[in-house]
Amino acid sequence: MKSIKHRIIKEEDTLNKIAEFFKVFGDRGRLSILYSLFDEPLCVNSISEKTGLSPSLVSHQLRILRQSHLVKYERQGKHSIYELDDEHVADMIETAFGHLKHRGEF
Amino acid sequence: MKSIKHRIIKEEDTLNKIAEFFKVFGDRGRLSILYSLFDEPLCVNSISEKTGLSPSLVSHQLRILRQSHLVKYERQGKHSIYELDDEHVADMIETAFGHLKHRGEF
DNA sequence: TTAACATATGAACAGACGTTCAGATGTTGT
DNA sequence: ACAACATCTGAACGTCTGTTCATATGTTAA
Repeated sequence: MKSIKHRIIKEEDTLNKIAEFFKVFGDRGRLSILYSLFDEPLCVNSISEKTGLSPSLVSHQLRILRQSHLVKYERQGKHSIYELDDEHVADMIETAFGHLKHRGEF
Repeated sequence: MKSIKHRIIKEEDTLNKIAEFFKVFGDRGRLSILYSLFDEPLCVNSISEKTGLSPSLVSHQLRILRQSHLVKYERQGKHSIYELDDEHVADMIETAFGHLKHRGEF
């Protein structure tokens, strides 16, 4: 904790980067897209059906998630197969969920 | 992980609550206010000086942080002394920092 | 090549959000 | 009571952001 704080102070814009990181998770649509990828990679249409979001919107948000390194994808014929970039993504969501649950939010 | 997903699905608006939770952290100003409280409780003016944000803005953001149960406060004379609500708050920020650091962001 | 499907992209709009300003409320000391 | 300080609040403004629509790009099959 103390060491982390030290490093945060070092970089001028570290807080900015952390805030940007949180911001990506701070949208219901993006969060449900990430959540839809928890147990299996999916194409854009499948994500759209699973989340109820329009294909266009899903594509837009996936671009943001890509640029934030939260998802990665692979072209397979007509489809783009997306999956969570690494285990940290689910970690973040589970951590937040754990804290909300711990405070009796659910 | 699987059990958590199960519980998320149970509540219709669970993803909304998690998104709202993330959203609060997703602002540079609020994040620096929280960060300023990492090692000691502070009054509004001290937070303002430490973060470089105007007292008015600090007060506005503190209200949001209060409503999100991220900070608690206590009146002491003319001053309102704020502190982090519990250790989960620092946990969240440190978790995010750890993930960004792990991916070589800093 | 075409047609049909899947995905991506840009423009445009509406609503949300951060910030500032002015003023209100609360507290202490005189 | 008053003045001075600390904090809070509401309105107003500009900017950012999520969403939709139309269209473009890419891929497969005929």
